[in-house]
Amino acid sequence: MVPARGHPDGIRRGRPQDGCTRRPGGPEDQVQDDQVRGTTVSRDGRPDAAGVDAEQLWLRPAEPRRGRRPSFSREAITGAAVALADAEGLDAVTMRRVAAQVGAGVMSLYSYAPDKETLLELMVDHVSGELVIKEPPSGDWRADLRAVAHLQRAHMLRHPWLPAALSTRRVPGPNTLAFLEHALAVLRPTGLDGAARLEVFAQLTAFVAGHVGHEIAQRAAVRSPGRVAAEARYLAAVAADGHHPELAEALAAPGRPLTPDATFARFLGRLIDGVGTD
Amino acid sequence: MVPARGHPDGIRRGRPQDGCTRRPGGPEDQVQDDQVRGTTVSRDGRPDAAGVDAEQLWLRPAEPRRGRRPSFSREAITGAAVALADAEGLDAVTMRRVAAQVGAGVMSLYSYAPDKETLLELMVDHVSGELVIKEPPSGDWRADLRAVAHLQRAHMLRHPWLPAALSTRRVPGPNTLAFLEHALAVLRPTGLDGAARLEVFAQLTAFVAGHVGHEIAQRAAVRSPGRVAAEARYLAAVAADGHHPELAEALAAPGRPLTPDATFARFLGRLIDGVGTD
DNA sequence: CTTAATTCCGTACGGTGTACGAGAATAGAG
DNA sequence: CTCTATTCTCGTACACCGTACGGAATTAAG
Repeated sequence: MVPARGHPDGIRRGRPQDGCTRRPGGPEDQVQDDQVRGTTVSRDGRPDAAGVDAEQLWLRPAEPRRGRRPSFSREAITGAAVALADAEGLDAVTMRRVAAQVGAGVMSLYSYAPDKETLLELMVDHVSGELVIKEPPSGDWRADLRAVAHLQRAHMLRHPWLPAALSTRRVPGPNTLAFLEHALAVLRPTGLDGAARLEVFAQLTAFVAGHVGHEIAQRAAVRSPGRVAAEARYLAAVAADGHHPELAEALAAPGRPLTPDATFARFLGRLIDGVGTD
Repeated sequence: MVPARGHPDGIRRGRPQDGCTRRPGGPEDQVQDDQVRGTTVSRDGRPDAAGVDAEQLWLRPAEPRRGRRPSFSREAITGAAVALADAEGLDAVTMRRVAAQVGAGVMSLYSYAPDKETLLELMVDHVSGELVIKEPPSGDWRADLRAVAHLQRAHMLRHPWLPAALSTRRVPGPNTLAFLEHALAVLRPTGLDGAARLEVFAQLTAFVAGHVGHEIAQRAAVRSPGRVAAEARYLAAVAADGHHPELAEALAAPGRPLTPDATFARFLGRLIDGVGTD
């Protein structure tokens, strides 16, 4: 498995001495202290360091068989958070509301996830469990890859908060890894090596997330017709000022509908065609 | 120009009756009341309505020649916000910190932008002024488009908060529109119609933003070697469990460096190749 | 002058994530 | 059994957020 020295867990075990017994001056007090709070790269680019410790998150041992028995579970908490996000958006996922949903005190959540960032990570992998693969790759990797992308798109449309949640770096959980495994297998016939296949999958996921994110924003915008009309009037005014001939022409186009599905398929096709030409 | 009835401005003109003189029952009291606060689609997908009124934001008249003379300016405030974001990330851009930077009271900012969302919009267009175009499109649209994308990438690397700020729907300001104008001109030789060219540009921008976002996260992660090592150990453990042969192979790859520049160029090439094959 | 418009901004409110630490529950050691 | 170590539970508190409110200052128009 993995080394797993001491109690690898970022949660909150014990109180007086936190977790692994260590005294100031003992051996192995090296640079990799790791006790420093990892300042998360919340969503902007600047603050250094990465968000979540993968080992301590996903390779959590089930050993601790002493002390009070847990009243809740990661599963329940994560599920409640996902339900909230599905129903009211990512902003509705606050520690207080999640706690209320599961009937816990707010601070009890911190026994199951060290911070909200981690809870988001858990949510992402939780819903990734829905990405079930029915059958192994056929030989037609283009068709298979298209299917993978469409599966991802449907998944993200079902959980509209996913694109935003994926926009920060995430460490793949077990469900995500299972899907990744399938995608890598799909890409095998391309002849690309492993690293390149990983790259392609990451790029494809980013592409789908970006596309669906815009798709959702567009869909949401339609529901406030006033703003849309104002934007249209603004763009029309700009196009009429004489300094933006290209925009004017683009806006004056005949106006075929440009359905989201067709647009997605078109750009997906472009990307996949590009993968072939290496 | 544009109709511009009354005082189209979302800021905070006047106090007793807010802005445009209107009585309850006068003519044109239709559905487009627009007085409803447009619930913003902050960054998750669910809450309806769109964020900012384009007309009231960018077509602002400079008319109001009564009342106290402004002590600050949109330009100064936006510039301070950009400086903060460049130096400390998007999270550092709080109304309080921006106000302190320009030497204003916090609430004074709301005379220049109706809310923080709008300030972000202003920031995005502000930095887009750096996207200067040196020369008109050559005839080689592929090379020109590649240049556009590389310009955007450099721009986003210079302002690492841009990908995150662009992840929500934005309405293009004057600087953004100037750059868009160039991009549309570049795409003219493709033979695509105006709407399709718009589509291609939007997709290209989304692609670059997504790529640079990951690039920045990666770069930031390197600065906390402990987490990176933990993630590597985690992935190695998963690869060793026997259930992820594809991942195992990908991780065992010879390990050419995969520099960000090369990866970007490679995927950009794929996307552009795809544009040609319509 | 008065009056209306506009900016400036201190105060306050409801919200956030989470540090702290007291108390309750459980398991093993004596 | 008691004692102690460990773990979970969660009320309280704090710093910070965006921004509504409304009074005071400033300026122009009538």
